Amino acid sequence: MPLIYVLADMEEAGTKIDKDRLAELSKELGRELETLQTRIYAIAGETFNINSPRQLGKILFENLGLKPGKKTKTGYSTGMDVLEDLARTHELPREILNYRTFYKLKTTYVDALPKLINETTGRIHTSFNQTVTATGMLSSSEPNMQNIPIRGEWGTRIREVFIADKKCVLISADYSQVELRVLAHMSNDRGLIDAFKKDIDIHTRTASELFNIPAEEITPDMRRMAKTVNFGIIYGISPFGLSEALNIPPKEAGIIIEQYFEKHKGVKDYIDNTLSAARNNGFVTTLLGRKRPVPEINSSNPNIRQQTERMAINTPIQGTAADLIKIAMINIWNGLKKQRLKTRMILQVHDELLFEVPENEIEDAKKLIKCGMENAIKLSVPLKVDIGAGKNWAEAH
DNA sequence: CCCTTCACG
DNA sequence: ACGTACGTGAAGGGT
Repeated sequence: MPLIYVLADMEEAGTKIDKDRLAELSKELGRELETLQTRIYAIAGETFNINSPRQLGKILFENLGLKPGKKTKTGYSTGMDVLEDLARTHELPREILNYRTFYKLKTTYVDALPKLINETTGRIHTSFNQTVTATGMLSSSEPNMQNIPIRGEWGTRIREVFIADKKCVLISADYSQVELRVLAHMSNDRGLIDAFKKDIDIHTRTASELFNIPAEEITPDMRRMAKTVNFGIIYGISPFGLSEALNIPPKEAGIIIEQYFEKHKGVKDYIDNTLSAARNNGFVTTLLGRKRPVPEINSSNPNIRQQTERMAINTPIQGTAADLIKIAMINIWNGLKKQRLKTRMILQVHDELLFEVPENEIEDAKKLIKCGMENAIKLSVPLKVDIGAGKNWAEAH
């Protein structure tokens, strides 16, 4: 439980934010949304509540006669993957997706964050919750600082409003491929261990194995597919899940999975052993002994059973990565105290730590952080940390 | 208060 | 024949 002092300090420190810049972004998003709304009503031929999946479903599938891909319990699905498919045959779904992106950014982040600025400190103080998740990860609420946008132009623009205090910089340090490294260790898979020891690009290497061609000939698209496969392994892969993610037939996805396990017998054995242990014990454990009960592992309902099997495969990996960064946080927090540094840990985002660092401490802090993270636990493969500094969160990355 | 959707790792 | 990728939190709609 020594982590609790670290979390308390992080919450108390908070994060500085550029309120004026947020107000500008809000205006700009408001204008974008108005334009999109006008365009959407023109295409639809009528006005409606774009934020209502029900009303939108009526427009798309009844008025315009588009083919409903999937259904939900309550009606037509209008989720991202459905609209992405429809966008190939009609211009409305693309505009809806654009609208939703901007609406999300405006309401969930740009307009919500200023309301949570503490009047005394002028900063945002999230809550880090230690007793919420089933895997041992932290969660963050009011606001959730672990799902701040990062992708695309607007992700960058939003991260730029998280800034360092006067005479300080932000330092961001994140683990590279930590879950796959944990898998390499726990499965003792020769191929994975070899790749990480040699610091080879893991997705390119997987692509090379799956497509049976040299790494130099791997295209970005092949690498993207391999990356999806690697994530899939950690999630407890299934042909259906992979086929959905890659937009290919389940049969092909099944062949790819077989290919993977053919090249990674260690991973295959590890998964089999994890599942049989789960069936015998009724729980799974992380490397450090954290347990998660999986009472439904022997359920007679195949859906529930398979879902539990995916949990049982994922939890030891995700949970070990969570344990690992928690140890790093405690070590770094102790190190900062011992060295009498004013550097403050301010955020944890699962595999990333963010610090506010006085300019004269940058070199010392970098050394301490990188070292603390890379040596949190001794694994059979090295842990790798990427670290950067900047005046805002976007620059620090 | 549940459902759907979508932001992040 | 069925229906899923793992883990979170927040906003808005609709009952």
